[in-house]
Amino acid sequence: MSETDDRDYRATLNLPQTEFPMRADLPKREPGRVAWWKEHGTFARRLAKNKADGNPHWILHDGPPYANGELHMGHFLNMVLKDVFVKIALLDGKQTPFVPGWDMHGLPIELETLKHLGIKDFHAIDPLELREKCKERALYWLDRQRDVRVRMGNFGDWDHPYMTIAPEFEATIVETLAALAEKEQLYRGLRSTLWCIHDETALAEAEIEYEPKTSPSVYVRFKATDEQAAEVLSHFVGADVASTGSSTVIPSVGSEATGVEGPPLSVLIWTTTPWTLPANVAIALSADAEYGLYRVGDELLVLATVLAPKALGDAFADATRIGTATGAQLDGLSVRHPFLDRDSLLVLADYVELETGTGAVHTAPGHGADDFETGVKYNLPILNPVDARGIFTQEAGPYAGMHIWKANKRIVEDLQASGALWRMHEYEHSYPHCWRCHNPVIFRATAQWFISLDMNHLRQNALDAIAKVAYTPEWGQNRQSQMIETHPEWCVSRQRTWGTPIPALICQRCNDSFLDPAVARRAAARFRVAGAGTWWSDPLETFAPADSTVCPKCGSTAFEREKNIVDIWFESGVTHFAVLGTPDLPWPSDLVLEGGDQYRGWFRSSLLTAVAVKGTAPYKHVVKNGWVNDEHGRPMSKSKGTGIDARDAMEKWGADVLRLWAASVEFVDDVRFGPNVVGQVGNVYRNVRNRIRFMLSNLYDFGTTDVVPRERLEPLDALACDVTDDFADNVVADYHAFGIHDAYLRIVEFDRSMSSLYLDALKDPLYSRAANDPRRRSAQSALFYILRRLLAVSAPVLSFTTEEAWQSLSEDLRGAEQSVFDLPLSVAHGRDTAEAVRRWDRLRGLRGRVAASTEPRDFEARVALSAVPAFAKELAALGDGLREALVVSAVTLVASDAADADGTLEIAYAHGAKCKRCWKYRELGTAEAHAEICADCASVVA
RNA sequence: GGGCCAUUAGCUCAGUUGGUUAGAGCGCAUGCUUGAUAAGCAUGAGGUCCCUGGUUCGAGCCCAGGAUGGCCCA
Repeated sequence: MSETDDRDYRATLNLPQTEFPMRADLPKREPGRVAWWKEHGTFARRLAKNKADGNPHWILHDGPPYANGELHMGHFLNMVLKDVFVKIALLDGKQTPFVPGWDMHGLPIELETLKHLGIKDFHAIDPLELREKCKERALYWLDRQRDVRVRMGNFGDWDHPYMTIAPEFEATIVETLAALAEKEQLYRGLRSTLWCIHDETALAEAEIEYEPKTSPSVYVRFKATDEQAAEVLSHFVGADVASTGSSTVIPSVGSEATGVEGPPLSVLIWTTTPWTLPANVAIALSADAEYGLYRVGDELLVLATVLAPKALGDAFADATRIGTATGAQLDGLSVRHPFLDRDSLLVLADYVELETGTGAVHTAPGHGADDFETGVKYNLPILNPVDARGIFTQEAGPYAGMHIWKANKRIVEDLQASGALWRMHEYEHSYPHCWRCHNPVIFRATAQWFISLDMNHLRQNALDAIAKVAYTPEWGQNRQSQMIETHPEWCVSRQRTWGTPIPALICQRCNDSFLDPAVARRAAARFRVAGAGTWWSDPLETFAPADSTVCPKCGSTAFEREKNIVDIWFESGVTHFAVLGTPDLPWPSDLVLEGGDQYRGWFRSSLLTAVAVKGTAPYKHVVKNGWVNDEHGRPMSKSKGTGIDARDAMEKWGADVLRLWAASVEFVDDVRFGPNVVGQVGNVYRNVRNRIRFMLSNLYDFGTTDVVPRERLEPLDALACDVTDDFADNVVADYHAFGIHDAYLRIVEFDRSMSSLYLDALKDPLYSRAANDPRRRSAQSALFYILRRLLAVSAPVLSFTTEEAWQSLSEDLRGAEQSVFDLPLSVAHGRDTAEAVRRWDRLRGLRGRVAASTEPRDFEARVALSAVPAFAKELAALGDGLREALVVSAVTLVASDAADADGTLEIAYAHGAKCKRCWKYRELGTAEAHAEICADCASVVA
């Protein structure tokens, strides 16, 4: 019985065992885990526990994605981040129900539905039928998107999402309108609004995209009559008509030919929208700018002097400036419209810029926001000669019946023929387009419903509310304020079908529209029961019972209902009212988290409705996440085919690797995503996974009865636990500061430090000691503790992997904590972990120096270590743990004042020979029966 | 064109109130290990901190201008 080969001794070791696979196979396994969470009600159970514990609420209110199209990686980042924060709060013991929601009304879905149905004109289908079809489509997209969100591993009340098309939600929308009407925050007014002539609807600012467009750039003469010319001339300093020296009589042009003597005088304007000329009523000048009176050939032209060289072009060389005047001096004068029988007034406006054009700005109050303001200021007629489809009305004179884009060309030709055109060329510029149909939009004066930003100090109140909200990043607060400061009056009405009706009535006698709060409240009550479609289908008496409503203007009691619907930004702006404000979901929310575009979108619309109705912000903290660009930092675009679908990405890489990616980038800034970036994160994932696997694999024979209390752990194990506490505390602190990326770095670093120092050192005691040796049980107790805390703090990010690992432990070890989401995030321990970390780092430094030795290396070596007394004492306290940590066969330690601060090392070959079983260098054969192994091993084998 | 933001190793990122030789992880190269093995350990290479000026004894950090990219607008 002398010969014993290695293989036999190998069988006597406690080598690691686990079912937890090295290969993650995430795309294949994750769907099963999603089903498992659902089946076990993991989220709901923990919520119930947190509630039973009487812990506080922490509500993240979901900004609704639009229920149209597939979710991309930008959605993934945002939605997973929300989930990470919800899970942090959940593990922290908070009551943190998450109610996801969808934005489901609106033009994009209506258009997609029409396309799906193959219908080109929305007038061709009955509104109620179209609404049914839109609802089907919206629900279809909700289902698809919900599947993807659930697949991400996100926790939430997926069976009861909020939907803007739900009857209760529609009721909330209308109730909010009623509340705004009661507070006189809502009014109906004529406004020059952005209008899409293709979709035949007013558009909100947020529904506009700027795209390049080529327009005719035209310079047009607005000629003065004799009398007007004399008046204009009298305001120019230095102008002397007699000295112009011209004797040529230029025949007058235009409809108001006067056959004047002397040179004709015109104000030269510039425009890129000739079709708006029929609505021209004024020419705006800059009050302070200098205007010149130029003699060019046989005529006189008025324009800003700084722009004259550019505007006059070749003719500038021969032009003579014979007088100047400021804009202010010309205020109130008139010239003639180039082809209609009326005057155009010279007015002042501060938006007149002197970069392009002539400094004399064609002003059509019906076709421009600035123009409209000027029109109101000067009490000018608001002409609107264009109908909803972009066809000129009778008001446009000779162009009646013509489409505006066609009229552009025709008007230029006519101007040319009449001599009013000075110059024309093609001009490419960035022009507003409809975000959905991508056709150029126009400004058009129409009657719309508005929320006033300045009535009742709403704008100022909103700014005050912002000051009380926390923003991440901090500059978001300033940005949000700017978005309120520059917010124009909010047009909330739309002329489409798929939406919530604005329950306004039109008086049949005086034709005035009004929104009676009582009518709105009745509508809300009805919608809550039977949906908003009842506005169209129910008899009017349902909303305005006979004699209960009178026209505020004329007292009539005969009405029709208005057919406008509400802007979907208003709908998403009331999600906080619809979802929050219950005992389980208090208002306001603790956090909202969306992309940076929402400062202008949902953050703003939510804020305004909340401040208007309740006086304060609907959230306490606003966090913005960055944009997801491709690997080169360029925007991902669906149309260019560079966009990556969230579902596809999860099928390829798995949700957990992508979740780790979300943590690996600084989400507040713009981030990059692509195969190379994911590949890198995949490597990190593999490392983390393997180290978790190693810990699991050494707990296969460990149970609750084997647990060694913290106070009785071996010193090295206790140190590792202290370091783990420090690590976990810091991760939690990072989480609380929204530092997901900081937490990620910390986890990766901890993982590496644990692995290279501690886990490596533990192999020998774990493998070679007897299974129930106290040293081994101590190590296992520490491993279990470390694993448990590592899994808990990693679970918000690596939800799938941590749960998989937790489930790989015995039921005995898991105990009452069935799921990793039953674990506590923080553990109160009251230890000075900072000191432990310093000791750990010093030990790690020593280990590094020893490990760098190649001859001898590892167990071949023995170490003679001399350290200054304090350090020596610290190391001596580790007992044999010091030798274990250095992974050598023997260590001698002496205290010496002469030693280096970080210890003086002497590494030599160890005495004895390599034990065939434990590989350490020892005296062999002390046990009779086992010649090739050491005494310790012999005692185990025996 | 305007506002806001970003720019540090091949990649993802740290760099405290300006203060020695700018750090980590991943990747890469090399060596070891083969009892975590499609794993583990160690060593190493790799940086004009976007550029140009300025302030300062001293600047990755502060100031000004510019470049590139992104978001939101016009």
